[in-house]
This record gives sequence, structure tokens and C-alpha cells, in this order.
Amino acid sequence: MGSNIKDVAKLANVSISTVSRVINNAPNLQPETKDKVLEAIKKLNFKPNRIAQSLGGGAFHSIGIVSARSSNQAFVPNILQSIAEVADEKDYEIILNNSINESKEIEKCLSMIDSKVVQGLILLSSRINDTLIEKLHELNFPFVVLGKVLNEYLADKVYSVDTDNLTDCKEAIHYLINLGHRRIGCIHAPINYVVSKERLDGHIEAHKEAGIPVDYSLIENGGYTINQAYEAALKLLKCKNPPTAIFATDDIKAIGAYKAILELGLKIPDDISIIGHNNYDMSEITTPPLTTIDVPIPQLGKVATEKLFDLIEGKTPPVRTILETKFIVRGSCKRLN
Amino acid sequence: MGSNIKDVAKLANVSISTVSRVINNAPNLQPETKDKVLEAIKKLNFKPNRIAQSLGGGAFHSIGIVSARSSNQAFVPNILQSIAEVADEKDYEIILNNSINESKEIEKCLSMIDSKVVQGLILLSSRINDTLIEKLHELNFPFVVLGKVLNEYLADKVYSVDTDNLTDCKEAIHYLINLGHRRIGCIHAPINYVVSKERLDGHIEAHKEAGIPVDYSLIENGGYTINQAYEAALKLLKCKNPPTAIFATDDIKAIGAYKAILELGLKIPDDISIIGHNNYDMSEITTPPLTTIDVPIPQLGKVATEKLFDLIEGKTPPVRTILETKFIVRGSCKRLN
DNA sequence: GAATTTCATTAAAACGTTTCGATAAGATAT
DNA sequence: ATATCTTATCGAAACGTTTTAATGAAATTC
Repeated sequence: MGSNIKDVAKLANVSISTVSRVINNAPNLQPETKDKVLEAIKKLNFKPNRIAQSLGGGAFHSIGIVSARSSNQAFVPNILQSIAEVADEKDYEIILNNSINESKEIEKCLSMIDSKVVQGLILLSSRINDTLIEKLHELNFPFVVLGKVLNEYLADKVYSVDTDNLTDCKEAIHYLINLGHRRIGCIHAPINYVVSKERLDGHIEAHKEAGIPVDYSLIENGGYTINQAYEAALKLLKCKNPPTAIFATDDIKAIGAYKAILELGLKIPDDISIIGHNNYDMSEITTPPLTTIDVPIPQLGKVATEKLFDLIEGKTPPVRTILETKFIVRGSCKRLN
Repeated sequence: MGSNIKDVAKLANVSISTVSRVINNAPNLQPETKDKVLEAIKKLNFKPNRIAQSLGGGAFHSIGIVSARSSNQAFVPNILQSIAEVADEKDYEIILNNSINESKEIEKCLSMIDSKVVQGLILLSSRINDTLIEKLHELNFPFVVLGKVLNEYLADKVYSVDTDNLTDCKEAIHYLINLGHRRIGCIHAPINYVVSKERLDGHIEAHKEAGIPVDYSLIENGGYTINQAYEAALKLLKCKNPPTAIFATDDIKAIGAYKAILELGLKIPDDISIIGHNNYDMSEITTPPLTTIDVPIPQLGKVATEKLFDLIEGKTPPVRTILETKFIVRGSCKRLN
């Protein structure tokens, strides 16, 4: 229990440095010496102390994940899984930073950087005015934002991986417009998050492109929970001139809307069409199956992590990577008659 | 940039140890000295290097979370959030271990322990034959299992937080039996996980208690995904003598079953009753709203983490804590006529 | 007022590695 | 045979803290 490099050196009858070089398989080692050391390591069941290695070698190999409490819960586990797979290969630890509020989040991140705990950071949710991003950028610390960075000045300099929300949402709205819909409601997430804002912008821009006036009374904040989305949908459906279609910026919100629609005795897609976003497992299984936009969630995590490691290793990856989404037509939309 | 304790000492004109004692606010410090040091720290924007602190002080304050890829995705984010809240207060880092398979998982955990990276471990998913639990117990290393530990010998010695799945599932089945149901199907998760097995046992035992023979052909493995549950439900519904009610050991599976039921033109609860487990947000919003068993998910995470810290701090918390679940009657069950 | 205790501070050792410069031995070139 | 270059190994410094034992000054006791 608790052997250290010194014990190994003694047992193998070599110096501490030789043991160290065996551990890190450095060159210029006589095979017999190596074997001797390896044997001693095995006999003592020696595992190098990572903390000491970090101090000696200059860095504790770990990356931090910053995920706000309000982050989209449905994709977090998938993202974490894909990040973990890449980090595992590099033998880096993953340190979680689930903060309660933004100021705590910033404080925690900066402290992890200052105190040399993490080598890089992945931000899971970028806000419209993101102080953290600005600070990290000033520090010139390796970090990758998962999702678009809005601030015009930073957008070209901050490493990010995202999808083109504006375009894919526009595509969804144009699809509805082509089906004859003119009154299209939108249930969106709180727009202090960049992704939410971008999706809402897609809704609005598509209308402009098609020359259809945007009815802002049909745009509702669907909050964070499924229940809030349900309430938002109810509000839309009960208004004097209700929409014939609803675009929900997240499948979870679409499912909340399903509930409201059914509850009012309406039928999907006969009475009202609906489109979601993200293509969660669940969306295939709703009745009717949800027409939505597929986002390559595990891929996002993988690419972001690979990019981060490039930065850590001093390489220069592309600043921005945009992954393809895919419009998935299922059964929740119908031509307006 | 990058000042260390030495710089602070020099600037404040005191010794390194004095600075250290200020940082750790040790007793016996003259107020003026303290102020001098504090000022120097501020001026240099000094942040102690946590890695060095760990090596000097004996431990890197962090706890590891072990979560298998197959862990129930719906509750992981909530659990992580509640763990993070407790860990934050204690100023401990959270290190994630999302392993691909069991042997990798064991290897990674033991290496984190051996290399002094983590002070404690929370296991999110205990398997029926859990080598990891056995090994950790042998090592006498602080860890808490979230969920029941099955192995008879270990169950009394391994610290755990869980709910009484056996009892709450029995309650659900008895509820169905009282409504007149006699042919009750069960869609369960793979039973190499203790929790899944326990819930299935509840189904079976309740039948025995009521003197109703268990029809094992009505028990289907619903896998991990919503789609697998859907397939399992289809299989049940299409058999020669289909059930009049279905108990799904997870709401996600219940939702998969909803799909199958609707697809076959049946009505819930008129043609078939259904009960889930866990009470996810979503379950309130299904049509009809799902009768289910509420599990206090954030509470589970909180209590487990508090227990772990007790262990780390050398206290002796109760070995096993069982939290209350609650049967939630909504609209998915009906008396059989 | 000498002996003892308390208080504030310090110097130095320790934590367990990595890494740099030195060294000695063996191989190669002249 | 001598000088030069490799190769294998080692000792010691370094990483940035904490902690222990020592020291000296001030306060207390008798």
C-alpha cells in the first residue's frame, strides 16, 4: 500500500530518475534495466501519484466542462459521454463545473485556471453577453465554445463548434410556409442564450424572406421546462387568431405543445402542424412522430473536445466548425387547406 | 501572471510559511502581518496552485462520479447538479468517469484512487455482480453507491442511498390488481443493474402476495432506449392473450409503450392501463398524464454526496439511507370492466 | 527579577514526481 | 593510442505548497 518511486528505485537498485524514465518510457534505456524496474513496479504494485507528476511535470492533465444549471438537460449526458471518450484517449481527467449562477461560474472557472487545475475548458452554453468568454479570451487560455459565439468581435477569434441554427430554422419555417401556413407560432427558449436567439431569428428571417409579416404576438417564451412550454402553447392556441402551425425551438417544447393541442381537442397535424428541433430519441415515438431538425449531438461533443486538445497541444485548429443538421420530415405537419 | 507564494512573501517581507498560514487562515497571526500579506496577495493577484497545495497538504480535494454509458440518461443531469451543489460548498472538484465498459471503469477508478486524484467516489449505477464495489470495499476507500447494493455480504457494509424499489413497485402492481387487472405486463430495464432487477421483483412479488400466478410471457426486456421499449410493448400487445395493464419500470419505457398502444388503435386508459416509474417532468404532460412513482432524484444526489463527505471526513454516517418515493395517481389507469 | 509560558514568526524538511546537467563507460573516428 | 562522440545512468535541483520544529520576543508567574 502506498509505495512510491523511491521504493521502486531501491528495489530495482537504480536511481529515481531511471524509474521515472521507465514510467514515461523515455529513450536510451537498456532493456534489462527497464525490465528490472518494471518488475519492481509490479512487485510493489506501484502507481505514480498523479498530483506529484503534475507538479513535477508542470500540468495536471484535465479539462473542465462548464455547464449551467439551465443547460439543455436532454443533451448534456450525450455531450458528456462523447467528451469523455475523447478525453479518455488522451488520459485527461474531466472536471465538472455545474454552477448555479453566472458569477459563481466565472469565479470557479478562473480559479481552476489560476490554480492550475485545468488545461482547457469546454463551455456548453454561451450566453448573449458572455463575460466568461471575454475573460477567457483575454487570458488566451485554451477553450472551446459549444454553440455560436455572438459578440461580433469575439466570434472570429473564439474557438467554437456549432450548427447553423439560423439556416436550419429558416428551412423549417419555409417548409411550413410552402405547406400554405401563414400564421406560424414560435415557442422558444429564453433568449439570453445565443442558440435560442439564433433559432428565433431563423423564424423571423424566414418570414421576411417569404414576404410574410411576422406576428410577434405568436412568439412565446417557452422557458426551460416542458411545463412552461405547455403553458406557452396554451396561450398561443387560445388567442383570438391562433396559429395554424407551431415551431418549437426544442423537441421538448414541441412535446409540451402536443399536450396543449390535444387537451384543446385539436388534432396534429390535421388542425395544427408542429415542428421541433434537435431530434431527441423521444421525438420519433410521439404521436404523430415529430417533424424536427436533427442535431448531431455526440459529434458536437467529439469535435469540440478534439479541437480543445489541438489548442492544448499548441496546434492551430480551425476557429469555427459548423456541423451539418438535417431536416427530418415525419408526421406532424400537413398542408393547410 | 503566474506569481507564487515566494513572490508574495518577498513583497510582504515575511516568510513563505507566514503567507501559507494567511492563506489557510491559521491562528496566531498578528493582524498587521495578515494585512500586509493580504495586500501583497491582492497586488500580485496571487492564487495558490491547487496542485502544489494538494501535494504539500496531502490530498487533491476531489470526488469522482462513476456513471456508465448505459446509466439512465434522464436522471444523470439532475443527479450531477445536486452533487455539484454539495461539492461546491466543500470546495471539492468533481471528476467525471463515464466509462465505456465495466473493465475500463474499474481500471480508471482504481487508477484515480492509486494516483491520489480522488478522495471519494459516488457510483451511479450498481450492477448485480459488481466487481468495482467489491474492490473498493476491500480497499476501504470512501465511496457511496446510489442505488441498492445487492450482494448480501456487502449490502450491510457498503454505504448507499436508495429508494425502496421493491415496495414501491409492489404498490403499483397492487393498485392495478385492485382495479381488477389480472394480466399485467411488465417492461423492464436490463436486469444486470440492481435497480432494474428489484423493480421486476416487485412486479413478481406483488402477484405472489395477491395469489395471482405470474405470467412470465408478459415480462419483456425493454432495453435502454425508448425505441426498444416501444418494440417490447408491441410484442406484449400483439401476443395471443395480451395484458390489460402494463407496468413500465421507467417513465421513458412507459412513453415507448404509449406509442405502441396508440399505434394499435387502443386507448389509454380505456383499453389498457399503464404505470411508469420515476416521475420525470415529461410524465405529467403525456396524454393521458402518466400514473407513476415519484423518485426524489435531486435528494438522492444530495444525500449521497453528504454521506460521502462524512466518510471522507472520518465521520460515521448511516450505512444505508432509504428515501421515500410516492405513488402518483394520474390518468393512465382505469378499473377493468 | 529570574523562570516559565505564550505568541508570532521563521527556516527547513517534506510531499512524489520530472528534468537538467554531470558522469562514466563504451563505441567510433583519427 | 588518443580524441571525440554516443549511450546509459545518476545526483540534485526544481515544481509550489504545507507542516514541523526551532527561535526569539513578549507576557505571565512566583
